[in-house]
Amino acid sequence: MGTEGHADGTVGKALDVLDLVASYGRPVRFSEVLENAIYPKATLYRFLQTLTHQGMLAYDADRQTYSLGVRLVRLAHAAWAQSSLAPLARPYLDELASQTGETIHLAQMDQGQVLYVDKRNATRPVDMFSQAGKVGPAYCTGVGKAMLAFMPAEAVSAAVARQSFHRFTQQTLDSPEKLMAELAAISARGHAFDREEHEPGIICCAVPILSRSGKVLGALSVTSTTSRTNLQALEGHAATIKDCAARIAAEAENWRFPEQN
Amino acid sequence: MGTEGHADGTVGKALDVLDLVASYGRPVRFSEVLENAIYPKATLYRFLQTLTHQGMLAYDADRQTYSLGVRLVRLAHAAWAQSSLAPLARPYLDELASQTGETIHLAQMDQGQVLYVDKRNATRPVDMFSQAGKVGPAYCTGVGKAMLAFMPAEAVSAAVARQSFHRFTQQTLDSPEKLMAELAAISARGHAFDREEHEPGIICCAVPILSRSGKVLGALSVTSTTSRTNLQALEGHAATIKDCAARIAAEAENWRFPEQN
DNA sequence: GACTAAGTTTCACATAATGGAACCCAAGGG
DNA sequence: CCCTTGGGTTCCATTATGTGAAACTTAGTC
Repeated sequence: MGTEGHADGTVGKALDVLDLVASYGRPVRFSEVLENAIYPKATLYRFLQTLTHQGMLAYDADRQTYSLGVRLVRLAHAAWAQSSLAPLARPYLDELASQTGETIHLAQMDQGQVLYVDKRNATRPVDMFSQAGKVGPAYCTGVGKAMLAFMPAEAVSAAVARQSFHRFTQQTLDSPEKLMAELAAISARGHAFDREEHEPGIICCAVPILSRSGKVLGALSVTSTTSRTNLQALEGHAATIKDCAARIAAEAENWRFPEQN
Repeated sequence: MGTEGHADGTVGKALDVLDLVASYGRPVRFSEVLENAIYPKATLYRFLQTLTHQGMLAYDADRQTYSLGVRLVRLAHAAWAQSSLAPLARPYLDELASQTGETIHLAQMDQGQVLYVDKRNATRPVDMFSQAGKVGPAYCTGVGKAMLAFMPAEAVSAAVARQSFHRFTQQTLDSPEKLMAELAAISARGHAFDREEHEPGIICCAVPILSRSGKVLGALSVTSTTSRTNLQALEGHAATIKDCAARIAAEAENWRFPEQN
């Protein structure tokens, strides 16, 4: 988690440290960071200094703790705003949410992991920042499998290699073989299910968002619970979701023209 | 905006480049970045490569454009979640929003600028990511002035030095002197107003969120329009807002104990 | 007042960043 | 078809930067 395998260059190392601090989820002392860091004291110290000076970290002099800095929030606003899908998919998600009355997730693939970039919640009005930015496993979520199923072979194997195949529930696909078989089925069917593979009682139906050229832009899912509904009913939404995905893809298509060239 | 004054070390420069890319608000070509960068071609190229390799930027091979990477969104989620105020202030903002029926902003100070970290909108249910992370001027917003008024002298002068004093409206305080006088008044009164200083028709009443030791943690404001209400009416909410700010501060107080020591 | 742990600074050394220049290559244009 | 143009990429000698063991400075403790 915190420490990546090999960090190229000085900035790579610095970003490693940033991730490490982030991984605590709370302000941390220098010595705490030091314990989990792969860098010697002086080096780590300098990195923390630099990052703090740059506003990527914030240092609380009273408590002598480092936490993530506001510059990140600012950057993220920009990142989210220009992250291909999220802002432009907004109205479509709203529509889909009201059509289905269920929870909607919009996700993208990030290094073999699912990154949720937006969400509509049936009950609670909204939870944006708190949910968007979250990451999840690819091999046992609807959106994850939907994206994998439509990615080029070598990207899939790279992603599969990074999966933990932890067995969250009875239904979790716990091996690359099972996953590959499932991906084939999804690819044929056009949509993926989550059959309580990640959390008991939570099911979903997901479809990929594909560009005209077939590139996976992201995925869209309708989530519910076994107590409220079942897979058959969710599959009933499949056409609606696909339609929504198609419209988001279309929107993305002409969005990609900042200027003529 | 993009290029900061002086960037210490290699990571500083890299982050500069990151900001620069972010500042475009859309995917950019190498040559475009080069135009506005202060680094020579080869150097810039290497930075973009590194940042891309690190997931801070994303490179679209088809269009040959760089945009902000998903790693940022992930980091920002963590940043927001642990950024002192926003998550813990959440329920209080909800409450304040329903009490006042007006738009609520929660902001923090970042390098002399106001950074909005959360928002409740009276009419539209919510706009999180799209609003949080936004930055605004400190000298002509309620939250900005509320924070400045309670910051230590040298921090204030540092911040004031960074203000542009652009005259957004007739009412904008367009000089350090006017601002300092206003800050004194705010400090005495305990709350700040925005008298259409930033946008015509937009008024607000803001209070600082102060820690027990008197440190400025952030600010809270109730915003409305001149067509709906007036300053006197907003001032009527002052006590409510102050109470809310006090409770957020109290919550922040015992939040700051990750472990005993 | 000696002991300890956390945090900070130093400095000789090695690595990594630098950027001018050369190179590649696709797109025009004569 | 060759020549040019310009964005994009790579090379490599030079040099600035980062490196980290060790020394040092607090701030607590017994």
